[in-house]
Order: sequence, then structure tokens, then C-alpha cells
Amino acid sequence: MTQEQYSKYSFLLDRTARKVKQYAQQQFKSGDFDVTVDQWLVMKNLSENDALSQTELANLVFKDHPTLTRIIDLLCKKGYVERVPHPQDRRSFQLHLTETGVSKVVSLRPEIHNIREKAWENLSPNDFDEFKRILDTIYQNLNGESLEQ
Amino acid sequence: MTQEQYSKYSFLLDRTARKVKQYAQQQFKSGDFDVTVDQWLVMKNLSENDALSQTELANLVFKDHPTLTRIIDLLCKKGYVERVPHPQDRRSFQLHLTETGVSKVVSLRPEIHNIREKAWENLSPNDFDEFKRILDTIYQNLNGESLEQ
DNA sequence: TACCAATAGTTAGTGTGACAAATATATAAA
DNA sequence: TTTATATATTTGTCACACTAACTATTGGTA
Repeated sequence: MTQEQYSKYSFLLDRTARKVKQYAQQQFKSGDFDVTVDQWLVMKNLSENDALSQTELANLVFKDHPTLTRIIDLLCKKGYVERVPHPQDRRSFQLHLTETGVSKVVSLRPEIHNIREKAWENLSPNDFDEFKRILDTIYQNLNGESLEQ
Repeated sequence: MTQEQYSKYSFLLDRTARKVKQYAQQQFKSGDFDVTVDQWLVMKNLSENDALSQTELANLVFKDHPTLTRIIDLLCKKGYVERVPHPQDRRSFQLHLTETGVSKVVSLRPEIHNIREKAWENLSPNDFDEFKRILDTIYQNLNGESLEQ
């Protein structure tokens, strides 16, 4: 394997990830879901874990704080999420889905599963295992680098 | 494999791709490369194919036209790329690297290979083949969908 | 108590990605 | 020639990623 190849694999990874996101976003749009792919990810996690702080949620979805702040802003505007002041710590909020937000998650969940399925056609169960193992290896190779410096 | 899993794999793919890009960008920054990861991709392709039009280049790097226009704008400002009017077609340009751009590519190429290599540690040659096959399968599953509608 | 470091979250700036619409030019058809 | 259609690029808008800088608050420590 020549060094040149490493850049090609990085490119391929980026290209495919963008395609997967773009495809999902197009389907979200044509289905009038009223949320983006990333907004959905946030709502889904909130539906499974109530009263998270923004920092806890950011760690769950692997987004940085400024990005999450804006996504939460948008979801609040849309009426799907509320920031509730933390009873003890005035710096932080407890996030939770509104009634509207909960029913949105319930109604979208099965549709989104169908959309996500499309990407994984023509792959075997073993392929999924391999794929996950390789992605995790790559992630770990690059993670924690900042601690070593 | 339950339906729920498909979303998890999509998430894992997105997370890893972002990590790979973020790691490279951090290294670019700490090395004072004066270009971003995507700007580098564009310059590398221009160094291998001179006098491309923006459309041809966009197809090579899988970016849409507005995105490429803005990346080229930035590279022109930095003095690495020039737009030369096409001799026959006044709508389009022939892109080429300036002298400065060429020497930038020459000097950065080996450093970037080292950076890219880091992501692929602890993986076997067979893993690379599998990874490429799976990524290509996913891409093809979602590509051309717009033609079928 | 007063100070100080750490933490939670926001804001600002830049770059990128996707999409729609606009402009200019080229090419083909009537 | 005029019209219609296609192509190349740009502009505008919204969303997301990352960095750096900032505010407010907390908690420990002198």
C-alpha cells in the first residue's frame, strides 16, 4: 500500500458519508418532516434520555457545544424542545421534548428507519460487523490525540 | 438486524468521517499549511489535471458547483490558483495552479500523506479492500436515485 | 471572605454543503 | 433570424463544524 492511497480512502469515506446524509436529508424534505437529519438525531436522543444538559447531549451525539446550541435554538423555535433551568445549577439547562416534540418523534421514527435502510442494501450481516469494526478502529486511532500532546 | 441498527451505522459513519476531517484539519492548522483540507483536495486534483473547467473539477472532487466556486475564490485570493478564460467558450474558465500553487503542492504532499496515514493504523490490507468495497456499495445504493423518480 | 480555576453555555468568524434561482453564453430548432 | 433549450458559473439562503473568545456561575482554597 503506497502512501498515496491513504488520502484516497479518506476521500472515499468523506464522499460516502456526505452521500448518506444528503440522501436522508432529501427524503426528510420530500416527506415534509420539518426537521433536518441532525435535528432528528438530537430529538431522538432526547426522547431516550430526558432532562439532559447540553453538555451531556453534546457528548451523546458527538457534536461540539456551539453546534448543539444552534440546533437546540432551532428546535425550540419549532416548539419541539424546551430549555428548563436546572434547579441547582443556574449555568445549565435541562432539555426535554415538548408534547409536540414527543409526537413528532413517534410519527417520524418508522419512516426514518425505512430511509436509513436504503443505504445498507446488498450488504451482508458480516459486512456490517466488519464495517463497524473498521470505523471504530479509525475513530480510536485519531481520538485522544489531543491528550498526548 | 433490527431496523433500529441502520440509523446507528449511519451515525457511526458520519461520526468517523467528521473525526477524520477534523484530525486532518487540526494538523493542517498546526503545521501552518495555509489551506484547508478541502482546498488541498482541489489543489491536488489541479496539480494532476491542468486546465480543467470548474464543472470538470467539481465532478472529480464530488462537490457541487456553488461550493467549488467558493473554494476556487479563496484559492485565487491566496494566489494558488488562477482562472483563465476559455479560448472558445466565454462561459467557462480553465483553472490552473500558479507557480506558488505548484510549489505549495510539492511541499505539502509528503506531510499530508503522513497525516492521512494516522487514521489507518491497526488495519490490515484486507481491511482496506473490504472497507472500500462496502463504502462503494453504500454510495451506489444511494446514487442515481434521482434518475429513477 | 476573597480569590481563582473549572464548568455551562453563548456569540462571532470562517469554511463547507445543499439547494434554488439568476446571469451569461452557447447551441439547436423553427 | 428568432426562439428555445442547454450549459457554465455565480449569488443567496440556511444549516452544520470548528475555533476562539466571552459571560455567568460554581466550587475549592488561601
